Amino acid sequence: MATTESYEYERKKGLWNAEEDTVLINYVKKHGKGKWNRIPKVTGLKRSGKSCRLRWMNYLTPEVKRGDFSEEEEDLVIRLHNLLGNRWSLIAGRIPGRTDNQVKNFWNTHLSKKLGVQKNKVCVIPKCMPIVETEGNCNSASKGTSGEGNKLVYESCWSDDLMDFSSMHEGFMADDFESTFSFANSVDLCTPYFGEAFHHCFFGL
DNA sequence: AACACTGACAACCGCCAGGAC
DNA sequence: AGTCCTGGCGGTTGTCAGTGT
Repeated sequence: MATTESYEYERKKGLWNAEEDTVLINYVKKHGKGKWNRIPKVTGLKRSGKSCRLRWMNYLTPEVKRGDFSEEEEDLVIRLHNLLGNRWSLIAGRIPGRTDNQVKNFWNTHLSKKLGVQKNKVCVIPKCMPIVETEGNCNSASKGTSGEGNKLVYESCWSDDLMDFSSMHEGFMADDFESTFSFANSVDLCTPYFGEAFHHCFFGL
C-alpha cells in the first residue's frame, strides 16, 4: 500500500492520454503558463512539472504547427543549422510554429542523413578559408582549436557585412560571435551564406 | 500470418542558469 | 553568500506504426 508520501512521488511516465491532455489544457486556460510544478498538486495529475511543461510546449499549445516540414522550412532549418549548430531553440525561434523538439527530430531523422552530416563532428569549410575541423558542437569549436590564432582565421574571413550583422544581432546571437558559427561538411551548403542569400536568410524573415 | 527491422516522433534525463529567499 | 526552486536546453531513449522477409 502506498503511503501519502510515496503517492506524492508516484509519477506516470510514457505517452500522454486524452484525459491527461484535457486536465493540462484546462489548468493552463485557468492559470496560464508557468509554475509547472504546481500542476500535479493542484490537478492531481501524476506527471512531473517538467513533463507538463514539455507536453504543453511541444504538443498542446495552439501555436504549434503539426505535420511535415515544408520545403521552405526544411531549407531554413539547413541554413540556420549551418549558422548556429545544434542550438535547436534558437533555430526553432526563427521558424514560426515549430518547436525545438520538432526541429531537432526533423534534423536527426531526415536532414542529417540527407546531408550526410557526421555526428559530433563539425567541419568549418567556407570556401574563403582554410579547413578548420573540430570535435563537438559549435560551442566547442572555438575552444577546441588554436585559440587566438584560430580567431584570427575566423576574423580574416568574415565579410564586413557579416560583422555588421553580428553587431546588429547581439541579442539574438551568443555573446561570443565566432563560436556561434559552424558549417556542415559540405562546401555546397557553406557557399550561400556569404552573400545575398545569407542576408535573405535572416533579414528576409 | 508472424516475426524482425526500421523510421519517425514523443517523452525523459541530466545539466545548467537565473531568480527568490 | 549560499541554497533551493524553477524553467530551459540538448542529448538520448522509448514507443509505435509501417515495411520487408
